[in-house]
Amino acid sequence: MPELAEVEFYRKRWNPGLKQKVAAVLLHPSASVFRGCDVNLLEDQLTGATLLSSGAAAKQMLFRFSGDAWLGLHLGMTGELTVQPADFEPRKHDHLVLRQRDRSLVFSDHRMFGRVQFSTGADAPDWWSSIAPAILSDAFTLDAVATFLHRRARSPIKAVLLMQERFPGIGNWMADEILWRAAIHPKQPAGTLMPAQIKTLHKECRWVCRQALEMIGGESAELCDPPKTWLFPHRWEDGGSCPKTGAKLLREQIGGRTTCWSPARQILVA
DNA sequence: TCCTATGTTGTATG
DNA sequence: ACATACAACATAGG
Repeated sequence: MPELAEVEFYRKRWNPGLKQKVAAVLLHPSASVFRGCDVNLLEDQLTGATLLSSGAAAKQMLFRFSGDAWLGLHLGMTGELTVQPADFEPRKHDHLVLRQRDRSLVFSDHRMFGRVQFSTGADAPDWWSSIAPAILSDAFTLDAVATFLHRRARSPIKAVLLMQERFPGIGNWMADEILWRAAIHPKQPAGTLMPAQIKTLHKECRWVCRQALEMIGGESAELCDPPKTWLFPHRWEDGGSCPKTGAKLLREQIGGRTTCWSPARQILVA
């Protein structure tokens, strides 16, 4: 599930554990979410450490602990974070549990495309610092987008929007939502977009990110879905209709992912 | 049985 | 070296 705003939502879920000490660490050491991670070091360093702060960028989360310890989490396709009672017993898919006095902070992922990273040091790890500037930051300029589309000229625009190196946090549903709002066909080669279309695309990237973060990454305790006026709730319905035109939506694999678009407003330009 | 799934990455090919 | 396409990863559910 998790794209930009959902990642922010799950990050905040662990907020009740801020400023609290980790009494014990429970984990499934051979689970593939720990690939490339030193689980012994993680266990040693986090036991007795205090959760100080957290952040989200793109689809990554970073949790900072006392003792210069950094825990990175990626939710993959099916990951989630929850807060459970202090005596919670981890089940099959609860791969990492940070047990505190009054609660357990739990990372679960049944499909295990997610990932746990751990490191120590005075500064945040390199993989975190090198995440592309957020779409809602000033560094996400029209120029940067135009240059990127030019370099990926022959790829369908849908595939380009999924590239985290320029569109951090955008995933399959957000990409479709952005293209639908911008009235651009997902198969349109990135290099064939007119300057006015690139400008619209840039604008809709920011609009969808801002709205999604307000709606989903906000203060609500529940993960809520975008409203019926968005493409989102219609994209998986069989025989679903475009909320702007009423025309039947189409679905097809584009850029390796199932893509939904409204043929009445997203026209492929030759 | 076969297909799907809101993600990333390694590898092959051009 | 760079851009592009796609299988692979692991699991559950329809």
